[in-house]
Amino acid sequence: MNVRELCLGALTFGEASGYDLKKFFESTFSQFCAAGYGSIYPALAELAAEGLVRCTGEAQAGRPERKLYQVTEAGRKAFVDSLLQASPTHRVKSDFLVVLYFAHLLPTAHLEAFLDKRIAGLEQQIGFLKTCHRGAKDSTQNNKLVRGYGLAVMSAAHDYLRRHHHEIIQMAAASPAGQRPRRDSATLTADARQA
Amino acid sequence: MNVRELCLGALTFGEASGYDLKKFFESTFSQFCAAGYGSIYPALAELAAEGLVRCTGEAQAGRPERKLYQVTEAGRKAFVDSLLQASPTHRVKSDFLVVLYFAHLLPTAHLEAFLDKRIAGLEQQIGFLKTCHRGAKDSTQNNKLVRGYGLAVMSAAHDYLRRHHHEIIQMAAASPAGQRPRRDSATLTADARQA
DNA sequence: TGTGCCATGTAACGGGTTACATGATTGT
DNA sequence: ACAATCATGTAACCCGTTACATGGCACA
Repeated sequence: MNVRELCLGALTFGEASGYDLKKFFESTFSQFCAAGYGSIYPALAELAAEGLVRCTGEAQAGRPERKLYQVTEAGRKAFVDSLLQASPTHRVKSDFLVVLYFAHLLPTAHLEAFLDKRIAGLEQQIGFLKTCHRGAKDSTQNNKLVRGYGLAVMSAAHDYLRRHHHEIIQMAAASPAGQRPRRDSATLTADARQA
Repeated sequence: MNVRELCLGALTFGEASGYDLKKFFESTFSQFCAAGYGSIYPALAELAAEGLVRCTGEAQAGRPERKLYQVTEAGRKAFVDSLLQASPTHRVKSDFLVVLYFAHLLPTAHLEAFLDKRIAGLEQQIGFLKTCHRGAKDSTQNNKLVRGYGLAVMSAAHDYLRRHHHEIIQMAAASPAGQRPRRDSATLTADARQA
């Protein structure tokens, strides 16, 4: 699922400009994918060249022209095909968890601030998901379920972090500079074997 | 947090070869980051050139030589610095959720198989996390907490999907070819505004 | 006046994945 | 014999992010 296909999919809900698509991706979609102008505009141009979308340039009074894109029949078919071929991938890339894994190298104060920042971030996202259901077309059944999924997962993460807050803090290095005694002659191989 | 820093961090647990690191990343780490040989080996070479790691080539009897790497004092410091500067990023990239969002375009049978595949995948990962605590150095407190986090989140996802299984299936298109009536003259703009 | 939103695009850069290339040992 | 595991690396490619470039309108 690259930006190209994502745009195609978003356009199945109705015509939109590149700018609109960006905003759309920042809504419920933001949970599980991201796209900037730098990938959206080239993707739209590509799709138009292949005949998967049609562009109706709309020169507005005064304003810079607004290019509205619609999916063509071929585009719709191509998108459904890509959905059918997709595998249920789900990748997480988390600096937060990496830092948590190396918590013993950090001073207590820093770790606590870091953890609190993450908790605050989760609360913000949960709040956003709870309110973003207001809006006409967006409150379809599929959107509701995907939002519900996000809420369930994020709430679980939030609960876990709050519940283990003190345990996590206790892992931090007592010394402010993070200078800890190293395990001597340790090897990673033992851990690796059991993977 | 790129592969370079990840390698550096992994080596703080003890010396290892590129091969070992790959295995290590496939363990608990696999939840929140990934790295292939194509990025590990160049990263190690780079780190060695900068003096952040030291390489002790170990020519084994018969076998291809095994290069063991250790962090230097400079490397350790550099790693702690990068931890201190890291922000609690947490990105999800999920084709699964994208497909779920467009479930109305898919035939029932396909959607059900897709969902079941994801549920099975989650069960497998949960099982893996539950068993992978066995192993000497790996069962430190930080590892335990990170694993616990993963278990909490994945269990929540699993529960949610099982609980809403029938609702999700009902979103699928009744017709096997996914030919649904389109919403006429729909626009994405209304949805986008509320983002 | 100046900040922020609407609106479209380009170009360089960074970074990871995939595929390729090689080769010995151990277990079936 | 054949597959799997150990073991190291290179090169092409894909793809997305970031920064840059531009410009009018609306609101404070």
